[in-house]
Amino acid sequence: MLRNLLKSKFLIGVIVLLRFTMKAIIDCNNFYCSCERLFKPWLKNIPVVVLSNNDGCIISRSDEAKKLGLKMAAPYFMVKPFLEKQGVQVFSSNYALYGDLSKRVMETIASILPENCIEVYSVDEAFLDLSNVSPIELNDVVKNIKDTVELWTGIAVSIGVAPTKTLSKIANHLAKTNKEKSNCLLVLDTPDKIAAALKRTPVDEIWGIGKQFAAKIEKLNVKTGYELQLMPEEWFRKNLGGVVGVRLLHELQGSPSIGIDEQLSTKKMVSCTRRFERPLTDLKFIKEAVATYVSRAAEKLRRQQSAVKTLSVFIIPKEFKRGKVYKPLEPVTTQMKLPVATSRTNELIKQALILVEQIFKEGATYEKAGVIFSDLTPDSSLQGNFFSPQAGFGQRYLMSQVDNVNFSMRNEKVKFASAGVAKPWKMKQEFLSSGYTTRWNELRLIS
DNA sequence: TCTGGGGTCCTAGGACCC
DNA sequence: TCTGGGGTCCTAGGACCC
Repeated sequence: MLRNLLKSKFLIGVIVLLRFTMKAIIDCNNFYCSCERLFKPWLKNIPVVVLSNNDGCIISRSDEAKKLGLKMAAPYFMVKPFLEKQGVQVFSSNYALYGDLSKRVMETIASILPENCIEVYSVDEAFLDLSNVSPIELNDVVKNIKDTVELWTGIAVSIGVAPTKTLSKIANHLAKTNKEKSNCLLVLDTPDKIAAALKRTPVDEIWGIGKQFAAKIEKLNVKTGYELQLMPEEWFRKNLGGVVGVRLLHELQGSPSIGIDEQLSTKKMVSCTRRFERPLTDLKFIKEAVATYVSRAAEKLRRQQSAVKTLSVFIIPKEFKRGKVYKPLEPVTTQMKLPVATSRTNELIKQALILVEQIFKEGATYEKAGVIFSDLTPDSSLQGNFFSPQAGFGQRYLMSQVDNVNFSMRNEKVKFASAGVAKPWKMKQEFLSSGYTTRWNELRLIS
């Protein structure tokens, strides 16, 4: 009798503990494909895929496309005949459209929850802090979030709920693997449910375990998340990246070690890198490409009101004889510290072109280039340098006007001469859909 | 012919200082 | 003959994520 009482008290204790720490992950199902479908209702039940930049490989698949056996990251040119035979609809990625729809989804979620309870984790995912929701209401609250997002935006979502971020990712994954039963929603709110979920989860599907870590774990003959969280802490510390591994263990055991970060933080680095449409040997064209990438990255930089101190440029030579397994060649990189942090496109282009000349080899063929801005500082606190006075108000005003024009018109209506006109290096986008929600002249027409 | 792009965090080890 | 050691900063590189 007493034992039963203690046991129930213990259970109440566990429930109370969970009540205060519940977290959720909500993500959009097959996000890019869903966005394409939203404005083309006739695509319902037809397999759809979205391709990466340059129409390189598959980065989003509808359920029907998954059923056909199409794999994530499959190179487009290799599966093209199959796609045609199966009647799969193919789209180039349209980031302006996806970005806009993502914003709508996130704003909808934020409007339902108390302030500072949402962490936008990626374009199609957000973590939610549900610590203010009572256990009894938990299911209804989560269901309401899901229904509202789907009704207001037309994008289907899945939600996983658990005491930690890592466990909520596991819940979300399980919810999706059995959609009919779960209705894309799974709540792990008791130790038993958590244990059962961990037993169904192979280690390589756990958030935070990639290829390298999975290989180490496999050697121990540990197969599921449940077995993994029984391993000693020291093993995690030694083999899975020190404190990173220890955090992972605690998360699996239900003790929150990764917090919800509500701040929309400013980026610590900004980059723009692209594969060319076709390989280049001409320094002139590579410089044009790099100048364009610098312009893009500088726009991102100014949008978050940062300035850059360290500028890196890389180019990747083309490999002529490839083995069976595709592996890109190592980039040739160089970098410089700027005397004064800046966000001025013309100044950054000038320096970047000097770097390109340093690493470019006459006679070599290149297939990709990129620029990376790191060591960012807030633009408002720019420190002057006695020898190079910082950009005055006029310069910065000019920059913001260039950004505004480009942001609203896309495709760089105003650009710097060094970015070139012919552009033999530009991206391939054969199947680009319209800008439905972001450009007036491409709005959907209802007749 | 054709295999994405943009991020984060952490660690190890060297340089430097006192 | 015997030549320290701890702290801090920086960087490159490795791992992970979507």
